[in-house]
Amino acid sequence: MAHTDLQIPVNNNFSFDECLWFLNRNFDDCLHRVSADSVRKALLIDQSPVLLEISMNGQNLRVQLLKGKANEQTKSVIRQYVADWFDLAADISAFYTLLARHKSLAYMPEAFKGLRLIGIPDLFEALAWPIIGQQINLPFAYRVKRRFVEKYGTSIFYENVFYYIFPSFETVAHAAQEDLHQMQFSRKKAEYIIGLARAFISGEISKQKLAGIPDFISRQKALTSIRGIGIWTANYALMKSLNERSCIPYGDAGLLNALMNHKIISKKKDSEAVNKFFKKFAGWESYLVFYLWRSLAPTEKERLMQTPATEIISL
DNA sequence: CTCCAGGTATTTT
DNA sequence: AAAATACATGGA
Repeated sequence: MAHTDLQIPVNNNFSFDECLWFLNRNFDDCLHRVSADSVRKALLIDQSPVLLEISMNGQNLRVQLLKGKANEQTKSVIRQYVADWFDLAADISAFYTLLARHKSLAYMPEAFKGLRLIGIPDLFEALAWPIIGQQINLPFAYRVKRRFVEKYGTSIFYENVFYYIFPSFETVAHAAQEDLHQMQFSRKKAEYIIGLARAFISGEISKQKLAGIPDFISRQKALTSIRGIGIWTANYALMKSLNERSCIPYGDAGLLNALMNHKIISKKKDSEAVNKFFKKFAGWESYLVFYLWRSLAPTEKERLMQTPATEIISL
């Protein structure tokens, strides 16, 4: 029997290759698997696991269901998921116009053309992941995340590979702080993650509830009232999970480095200059942050230089 | 050895 | 109100 096969149209300024490039960057992310022209991802739909393979088919995104069943409702959930993940609903042409006006960012519309803000539709993941990554370097953060996901997440086995799904808050709510600490979470982070999971259990927070709060400041406050979530994580989650447009993760180390690289600020503590800069991009702050993060990734040439010789030979 | 990583809560000035 | 500190670990 043939796989379920969905076609999803995309609008202007969408490049699947740029999105794939971002997903693949230089990190070992355990939650998707990128190949030359497609990405595979497992997710739960209504408690049942499915495995998607996404690729480009002419002008459409093509989504194949490699594993799992799809009725009409499942298909609609998958369409929504993919649209959220790749921010397909956005029209970013106005953002490109603003970039083009800026002396040191004018190269971006061409260099990163069609890159969309890659989301994290699961709100629990969008909050738990930045807690894991707080104040540690990213390669280490991804290692910790992998241990966490492999222990508490579910997986789909397909063609000899396990595809993992981020743990549910139901599972994490019952995790032991000591077990997380053994996985090299700090004791505080272990406590925050479990507390966060329990806040989801109790209904104190949910994606629907958060999305229903009418103003931005109140949404931020709803998040920062949870222990372990500061203004940085709140903005990160609103940007990545609710696809909000005006989120600035204040104090973000990578963001400040990117602003220094582009000579937009000359000292990291100059929050005045940071705010002034973002004012010119009102309504596009999230995209601007995302593109600045993108600018931090090593170029293709640098990546090759970093690749150990043995790996090149084995290719 | 020191400093800093896509920070936050807590304690101390 | 602002500044210092602990936290886990690893790479520069």
